[in-house]
Amino acid sequence: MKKIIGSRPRGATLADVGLAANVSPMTVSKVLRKTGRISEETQERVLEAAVKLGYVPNQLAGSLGSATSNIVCILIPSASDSVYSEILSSISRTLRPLELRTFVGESNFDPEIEYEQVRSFLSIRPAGLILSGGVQRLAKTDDILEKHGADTVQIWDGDRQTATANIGPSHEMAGRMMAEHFVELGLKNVAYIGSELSKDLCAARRAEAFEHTARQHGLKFTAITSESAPRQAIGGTLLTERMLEDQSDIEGVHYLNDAMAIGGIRAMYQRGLVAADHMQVTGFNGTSLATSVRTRLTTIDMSYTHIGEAAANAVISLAAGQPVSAVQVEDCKFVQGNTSGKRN
Amino acid sequence: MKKIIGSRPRGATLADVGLAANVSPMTVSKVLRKTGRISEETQERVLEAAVKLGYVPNQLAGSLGSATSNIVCILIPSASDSVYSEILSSISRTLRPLELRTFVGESNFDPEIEYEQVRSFLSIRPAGLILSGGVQRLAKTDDILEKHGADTVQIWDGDRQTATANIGPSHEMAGRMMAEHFVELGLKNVAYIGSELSKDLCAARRAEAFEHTARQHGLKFTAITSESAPRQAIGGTLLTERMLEDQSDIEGVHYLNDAMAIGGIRAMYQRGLVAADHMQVTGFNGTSLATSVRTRLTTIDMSYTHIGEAAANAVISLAAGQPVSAVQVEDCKFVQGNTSGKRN
DNA sequence: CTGAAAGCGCTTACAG
DNA sequence: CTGAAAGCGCTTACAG
Repeated sequence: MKKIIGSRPRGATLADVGLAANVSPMTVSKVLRKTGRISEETQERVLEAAVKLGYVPNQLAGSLGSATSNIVCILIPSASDSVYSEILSSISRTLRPLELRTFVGESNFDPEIEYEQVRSFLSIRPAGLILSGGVQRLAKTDDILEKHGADTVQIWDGDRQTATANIGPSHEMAGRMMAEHFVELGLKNVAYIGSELSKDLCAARRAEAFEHTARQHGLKFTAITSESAPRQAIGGTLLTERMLEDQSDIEGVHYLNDAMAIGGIRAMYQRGLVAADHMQVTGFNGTSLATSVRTRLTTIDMSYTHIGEAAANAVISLAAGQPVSAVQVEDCKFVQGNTSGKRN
Repeated sequence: MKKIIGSRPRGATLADVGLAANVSPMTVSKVLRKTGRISEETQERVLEAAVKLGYVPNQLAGSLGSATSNIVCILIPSASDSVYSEILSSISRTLRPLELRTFVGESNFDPEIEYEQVRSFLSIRPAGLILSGGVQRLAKTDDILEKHGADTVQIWDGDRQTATANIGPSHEMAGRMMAEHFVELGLKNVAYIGSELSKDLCAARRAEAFEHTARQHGLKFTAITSESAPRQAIGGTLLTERMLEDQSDIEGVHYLNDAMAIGGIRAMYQRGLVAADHMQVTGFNGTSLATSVRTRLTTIDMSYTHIGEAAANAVISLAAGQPVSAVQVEDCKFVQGNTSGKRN
């Protein structure tokens, strides 16, 4: 039924443009999509009318009619985490020239929100779906994905295959690298500090590999973790203070991420410079270079741009029905800073 | 025409669920949307069938049919800038309980990309539209917005009315505050360092107000700006090095943002500690607390959460046809750190 | 309490 | 080179 109240201007339709250009809607459609042969003269008339009316095709109708869409949906755990926002930017940049748009959602590491977001995504029948790995996934999420025959690309977790294509670093290797670094420095007593490991499976895997490797080499290991401390500098400060109170002989600490490491170093300085100067500190993410004054954190870095491009390309391949490799492991780069190794 | 090739499972439709539950599609629609009276018994049967088939309503069709959508589109200049990603998170959080989803785009401060993104947004006939202020807007962008009768909410620029509702801090006041801070400290010779001011009108307005106020009080003023230096720490380092080479008697520098200020301080330390200890440094954004070790930047902070909530609420009001205030100026908070004021 | 009809604005597959 | 017909999967507004 027609709605009678013309409350707000609703945007011109194909029919409106056709009327203005004195052709059928079908012809307008063809001109605008550059399909079929239409005379120069008609084309000009149509284009002119479209511009004059500010015509913007209704993609809701377009996608429904053609059963295809140009939207790629992306779900990340946290929009305020620079890791994900950099990957995101890279994905959008790669997709833009192909006229593919991105639709971004945030799960806050909550499996129930992830499920709702996935439903939301499926409800607009997207051209592609990118999720983040290393989070708890509900069975009903997998179920609904399968029933819709949706191929998914997963970023961040390069250790497991949990989607059609997985792209990310090996977190196991990252954790191992940091433990080996401490071993090489001759440390005997090390700690790991992190938060919300039960939600972030990738971070948990790094922590495990770090612990495992450290113990394997006979080092003493302590974990100071919390399920509620913020994964920002302030959380690192709090947990480090707790550690410094309880343990006096720890020589090196590996943190969940760079922000927490910076916060940890701050706590060490506040308890007398001795702590920070004698303690070996490492982070993860490689964002530290951009943020501190005299501290250059020893950390692990990788190319977020590259991860984003790989994810975008996987989506494009899948949409074209081409095969993709199941797991693409991204390189991790060890970055030697001035917070470790200068031990004397 | 029906497409014959059943290439991939396409997701169940209302009709499929109706078939499985032995009712008409219409009845399924009513049960799922909880409208109209349907017997308990029928409801159960329908719900069961919907779950079994993994039914997810096709919103493309739904929105087309009802001429309403539950998507709010948001355009920000940069996804990797924490200011915008924090506002974004806050908007999503406020909208989620109302079943409104967010669709995010990035313009990179490019007016042409802004135009394309706005077109993209309009093509899905969103329930609301949030843009960012303080960027150059093309006439055709305003034109198309008007022709679609789209009300827009604008974040970040609290000095101008350029949309139905504007929400943000007064950048003019922020710039003035920082100049007054230097005046109170008794400085005679100050500088401003920033980048890409021609694209970022809000930053330009802060710079202008800073310069104007400084000169008004008889201070000597120098601007060291670039249109290409990154707005990150590295850019601050580069421009500060340039300044230190050319000018030897500058006593205080106000930076475009905190990241550049941190980078600037790094440059000062590298040229001999003298510079950093004797130089007054201020930033803008209030993100510094989270990122540095011993440096607590003097800066200006505000509640990004609050800006996000206000923007979300404005969208909700507009969608409900309720009036909104044209300009909502957000409070700026002066944060005294240890990079200024300890002058001796 | 339930459903058949008409329409949303496009597209696909034809016909002229 | 141009267009009339049928359909995409929903919803609105009625009728029973």
